[in-house]
Amino acid sequence: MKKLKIATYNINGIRAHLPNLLAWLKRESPDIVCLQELKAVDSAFPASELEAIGYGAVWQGQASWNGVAILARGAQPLESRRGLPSDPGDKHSRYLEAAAHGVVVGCLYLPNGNPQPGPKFDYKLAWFERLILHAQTLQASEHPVVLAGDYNVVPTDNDIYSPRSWLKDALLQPQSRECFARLLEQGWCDALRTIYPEERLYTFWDYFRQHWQKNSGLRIDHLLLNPTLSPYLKNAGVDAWVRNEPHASDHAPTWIEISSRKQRH
DNA sequence: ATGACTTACAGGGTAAGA
Repeated sequence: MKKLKIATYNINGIRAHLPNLLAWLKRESPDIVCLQELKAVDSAFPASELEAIGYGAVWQGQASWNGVAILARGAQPLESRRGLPSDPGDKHSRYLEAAAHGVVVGCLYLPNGNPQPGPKFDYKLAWFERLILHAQTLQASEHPVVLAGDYNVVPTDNDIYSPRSWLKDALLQPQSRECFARLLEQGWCDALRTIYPEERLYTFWDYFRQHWQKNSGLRIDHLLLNPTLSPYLKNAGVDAWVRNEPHASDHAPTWIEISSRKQRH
């Protein structure tokens, strides 16, 4: 295995937050990046700006909403899948898969699902089922696989500043949590919780009510590692400084560090 | 609290996010 920093970042509009993205890439130099919520059509993707600072990219855009991309430092990701299997009628740009630096990377933007109950929540759960189905194949792969993105699930009450005001939210529903738990039960390693079993770690702070200033956050961006990759997990974290920058996305980049040698956990 | 704050699209006000 090669030493790598792999990150996921919900950019909340890649054109609106391109300066934030470029500043973060220059400072932290992640080797692989999964982006969500591009909110841009394919032709508006800033491929040349990213190439100028050394990043190759594959992307799946969409007008106004959704949109995912995979970046690789000093390399061109080799796309292996666009969209999840088993629903060709789904037009949302929420899943992209590519190989880069010897790792298979699944980049996902799981539906938010609010308001619930309702059709949007039904869509969330249906999408989750398709993900679980596809993830089974990836989990069993002999290749190293990371499944990274905005899962729009707060896995436990230890992943939020206070569950009380979010009890009716789709991100905390038992059905959403049960899907995430079933995914983990396939044998995936939740990288941040493996490195930090108890600590409060957040990856999202909404724009309302001064939640960033009060550190009222949620952990909803996750990196799951298959058994081929997980022994090499060395470190993980959240680049929270990015959330503090002027005109920031409401998410912060969340990352793992892969070692060249197996680690003890 | 059918809220607050921010984005895209458009060129104002709505839909969507989480």
